[in-house]
Amino acid sequence: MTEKKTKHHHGDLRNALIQAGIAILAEDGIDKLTLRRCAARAGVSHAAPAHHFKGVEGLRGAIAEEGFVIFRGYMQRELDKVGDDPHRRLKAISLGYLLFALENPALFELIFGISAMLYLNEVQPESPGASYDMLRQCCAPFVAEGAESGPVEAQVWSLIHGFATLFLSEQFGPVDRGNPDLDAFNKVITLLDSLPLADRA
Amino acid sequence: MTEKKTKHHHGDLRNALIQAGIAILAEDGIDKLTLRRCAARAGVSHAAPAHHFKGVEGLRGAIAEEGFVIFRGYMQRELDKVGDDPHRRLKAISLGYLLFALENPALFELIFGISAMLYLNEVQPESPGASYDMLRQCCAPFVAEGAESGPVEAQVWSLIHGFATLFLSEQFGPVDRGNPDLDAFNKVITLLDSLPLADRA
DNA sequence: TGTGTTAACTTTACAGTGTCAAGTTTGGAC
DNA sequence: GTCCAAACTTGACACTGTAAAGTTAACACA
Repeated sequence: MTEKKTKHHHGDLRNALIQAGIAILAEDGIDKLTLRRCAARAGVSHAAPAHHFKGVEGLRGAIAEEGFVIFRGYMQRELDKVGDDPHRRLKAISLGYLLFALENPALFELIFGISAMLYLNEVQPESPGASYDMLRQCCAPFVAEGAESGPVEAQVWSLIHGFATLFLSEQFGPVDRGNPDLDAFNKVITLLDSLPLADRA
Repeated sequence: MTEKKTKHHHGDLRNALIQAGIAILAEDGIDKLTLRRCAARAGVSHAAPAHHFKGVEGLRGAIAEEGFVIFRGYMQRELDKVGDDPHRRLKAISLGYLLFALENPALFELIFGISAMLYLNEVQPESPGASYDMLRQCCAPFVAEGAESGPVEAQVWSLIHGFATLFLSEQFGPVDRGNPDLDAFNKVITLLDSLPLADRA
């Protein structure tokens, strides 16, 4: 308790609301994420969040920003397990991407929901950039000197994002999110084996 | 007006509500799709839809069902433009997939929203199956005799679904949905060129 | 130490949402 | 012609976001 910021009233309400939101997402799902519930969980009145976020979109944006940090953690953890082989790194970051989606489905939906990009672009061009940079680095070995990197990145991102989305929504069959069968993932990801390494000077 | 089904009161309220919902999606976006707005647009009281759909999820499911019909139309239209070459057919169905997303973004989001699969599975195991069958047929030439078809289908579907989702949410840059630049699509889809044709008996 | 100022927060209020429980109307079977 | 059940309306309630007005408390300044 000594670490209490002893700010004006609450201390650190903005962060408390974000953490409340993340907990609500994990426990109750995305459509239970409301301003009033976050406020109640943080122990303040229902109108308090308005002083820290611009409406409910602002709150969602702030939660998404925090979500990207967690997201990057998943990818980094898998990257740390493998060496320098470019194809293995590609698979590792993809696995991290998938595991994040499986273990944080509501947060994944919040972050990558189609309408989500509206507030993301406004609120924070920072964090998604950092996530994208991780992907970019993993794709770099497959981009020829002087060539544009966009197509390879789009191929890799499309494949893993599409698979994660469809797998999570059980389009490929029932999923035990606690102990997922990664057989389908391993087979799909072989498509990236056909990506040729660029010979670099 | 003579074609009025002269059912009990309204005539064909269920269908009118679905059409109202599709119009609202196109005009106002997905978060304006509410029971009360659909009811108002169809000219009935706010509680009337309850007699045709099980809550708002039921309405969304019914609209999704209709959306899949439109979706299949887009894919079929592109397939009709090409011949028998398997790789070209794969690109054609993918283009139809993308064009549907671009021209019906809210409907696409409704259909493929991550939480969407809940009511889809309950309400109608029919239409999505029909859509999936189209994909399956396009993938068949790449599946060896006796081999399982799942992996190839998952690769193709993941790639195009991921690309459509990310492209639509402008992750690859600004998009003019009326006149989209399909350059990125054409480059990403080349990844499918590496799919080997199965030599069939 | 006392006094303002202002940001943080609360209270109150209102429109919109889904959903339930009653009513009312009407098409059609008998 | 009567009656019934389905279709639809009306009214109510809890919940949502948001705005306006009121209250509290931290801090600067005298």
